[in-house]
Amino acid sequence: MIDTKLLLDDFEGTARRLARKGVDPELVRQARDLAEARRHQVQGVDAARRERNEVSARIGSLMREKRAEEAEQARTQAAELGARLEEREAELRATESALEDVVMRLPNLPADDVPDGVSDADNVVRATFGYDPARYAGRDWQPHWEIGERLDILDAARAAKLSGAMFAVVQGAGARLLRGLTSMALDIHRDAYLEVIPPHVVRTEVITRTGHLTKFDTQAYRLRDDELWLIPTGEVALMGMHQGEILAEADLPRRYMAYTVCWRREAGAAGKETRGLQRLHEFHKVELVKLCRPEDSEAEFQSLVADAARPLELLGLPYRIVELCSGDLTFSASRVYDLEVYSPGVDRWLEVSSVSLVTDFQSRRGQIRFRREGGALDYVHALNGSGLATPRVWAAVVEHGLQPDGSVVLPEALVPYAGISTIGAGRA
RNA sequence: GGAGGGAUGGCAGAGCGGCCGAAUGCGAAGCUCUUGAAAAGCUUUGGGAUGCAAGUCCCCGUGGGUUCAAAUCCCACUCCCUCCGCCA
Repeated sequence: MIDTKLLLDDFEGTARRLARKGVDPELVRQARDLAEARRHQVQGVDAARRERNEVSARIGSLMREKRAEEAEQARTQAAELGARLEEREAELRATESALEDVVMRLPNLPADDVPDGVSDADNVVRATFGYDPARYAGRDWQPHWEIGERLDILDAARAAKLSGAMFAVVQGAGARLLRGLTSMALDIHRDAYLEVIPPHVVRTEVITRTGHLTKFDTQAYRLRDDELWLIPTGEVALMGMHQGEILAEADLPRRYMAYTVCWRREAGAAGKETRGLQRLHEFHKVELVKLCRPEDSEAEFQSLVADAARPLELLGLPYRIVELCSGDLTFSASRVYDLEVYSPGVDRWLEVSSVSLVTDFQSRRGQIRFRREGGALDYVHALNGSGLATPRVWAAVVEHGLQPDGSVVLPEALVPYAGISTIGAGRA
């Protein structure tokens, strides 16, 4: 949620910045008008309430002085004032809920230096590491689902039997590979991030206030008999932990990581680009989250990008850093860098981490604040990114490790974690 | 799942339906005193809305209700504690 003060104080500038994200200025104007109306109505309600309170207070003192008749008169007057007050309150409530409806549809403001653009075609590749096209020429590369089925570490048919499309059964050496990846990622970050094992189901309030559930979002799975939701990412649980809290400035930055299962409905997403482990309803991920002071958030963002890239470095996977253009930014982000791993089997760059700077957008909604040394309260800035998203990294490791003899050699860094160095050579 | 008890300011803990945004204690900050410190004394010490400001309004777990007036009464919900049941 953006600060509604921005709408009143700098309507033009705010509308302009939101327009870079593709927001219709008319919507911004609507929000501004409602915010203004609310401001006036608040004043009216407060004045009406004051009148009523004054008469009420007089009734109190009249009663104490046993001036029953006058008290009775005042009571009639207060009742009238009360009735009028209620009308105004109802009006204000209507305005406030209309305002909230509109403001909730406004995304976070993009950072000023985010490149202009309307779609992913306008995203900018900032850097590419370890990618040598020559390496992929003149050799047969297979998609991970073919390798996986052949080596019996991936079973799409049984996954479909159990749960339907876009679910996976990973087994044997494949399961060890997955487990090893997550262990490795957690180990890499354990000095800088506090490891958390949170609940995987959260209240409606938590998922709503982290911005992952709006009326327009059908991404999350909901439990039928309880007011609970399966988390679509560990970020929901990690961010939710501090909802409504006031942190000490000395406690910032907070850096958390969590290995969780993530569930996403991905409504209507089935298709050719979802084969194998490219996109799943359920997957495993190590998530990194930071809360920090506003003045530190750009630096924390840069280091978060570096942190997210470290597993890819260690695994020796070619990857690139893509900065999302204004129009492709996610709803709550002001800046996003995607990390994409090259997948030789499908000849595509697959997003394996999306590092977002969400500034105060979530913390305003979730009321996560901190007290500065001087005593002033301020909203924390929040950042998040995948520390390692297993399915796609799993896929990249399998595809890159493919040997001419059909076996898969694991990256050296992973061997201690997976407990094996090769899949399919002799034993699966 | 069943039976009870509870939820108030950073913490502890009072609070006859009106004079309670809230006693008191602790903690914290400032000042006085002091060479310095301790002790002592004085002062300050929640959040939000609105306003240039003075001020006004709202918030005592959450949401409703009763009333001229609710921290105080009623209802629902949530969470915490104790006991019983069940259970990895």
